[in-house]
Amino acid sequence: MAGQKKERSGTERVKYGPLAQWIGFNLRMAQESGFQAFSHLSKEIGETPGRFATLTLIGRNPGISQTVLSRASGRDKSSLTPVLEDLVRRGLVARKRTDHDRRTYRLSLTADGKQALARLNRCAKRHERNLDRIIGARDRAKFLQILKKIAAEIG
Amino acid sequence: MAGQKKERSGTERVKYGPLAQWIGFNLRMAQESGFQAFSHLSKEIGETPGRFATLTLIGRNPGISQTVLSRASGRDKSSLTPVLEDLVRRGLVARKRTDHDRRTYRLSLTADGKQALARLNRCAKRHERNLDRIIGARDRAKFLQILKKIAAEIG
DNA sequence: GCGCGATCGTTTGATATCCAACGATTGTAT
DNA sequence: ATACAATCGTTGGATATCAAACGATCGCGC
Repeated sequence: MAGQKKERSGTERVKYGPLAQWIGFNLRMAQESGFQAFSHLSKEIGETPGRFATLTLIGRNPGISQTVLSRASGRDKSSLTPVLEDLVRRGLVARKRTDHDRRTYRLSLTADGKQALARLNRCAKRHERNLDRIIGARDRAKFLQILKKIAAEIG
Repeated sequence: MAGQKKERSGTERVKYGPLAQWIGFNLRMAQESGFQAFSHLSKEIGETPGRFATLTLIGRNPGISQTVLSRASGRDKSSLTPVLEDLVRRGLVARKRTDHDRRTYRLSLTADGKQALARLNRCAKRHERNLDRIIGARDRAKFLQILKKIAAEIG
């Protein structure tokens, strides 16, 4: 059994082929890793990354409608229905119907919502510091600019 | 009704606040956009981006097991169960049990699988050209390196 | 006024993903 | 030899997402 090496955890030599050079694949891997890392950090608070973006956007844009919110956060409006249902039920978000247009809701944060957001922001700061350490201060701005460019122009 | 402007599609002025500067959020937006764009391109072939990575990795590593494959593609092994079931059913992937270890499967591409992969590769090349155009040739290598660094080091 | 197309949020159905637990199998320590 | 821990792929339960279709409501043209 000369070179018959046993596969030990993490020792697998997997060939990625063209995948290694593809932006799309590496974008997914990086995003997923970051998502998991933040989930871990914010787990103690009991909130997920998606809800965090939702709360931030509502906090910054009181009175925003669900449709506008969905576009801003890059998700389909139907994805927000259960999320907002839950946030309203738990008293973090207030949802008021407007009288001049009874189709739309006006979303805003409650006091509890603002407090939860503040806690999440502290988590996010830690997370971003980790990312900054990995990316390096010198390349951060450029990297961010490219990410935005991709999101804006690929459609 | 002086400044009462009507909200027209795409005219919404949403304030992103700190979100605009956060790597995590912009990573998600970019990844999702890219994912959608590639889905669109590869829709005619009837394959999704996730399956594409799966096929590539199997093609490059014939005999790979599901667990190793799942780690290489950054997904939980249980996510692969239905995917492989489908790929095997459609005759793109062959799954053989080994005799020296009857727990694991050895995965490989069939002729049809190789052909489907070739078609997908042509799609992916188009997609990557679009991304290259957005990123710019000068920054591409650096950008890719940072993505890999994030995936590798954030855990 | 009135009707028709557009928009809002929801519902429904499909995928993709995670995690924890499981049965079968293997390796190892004693 | 035998028992115990580790590993493989699957199952079950939960969440997140999209896309298409729907009822309610609005706005505009006439």
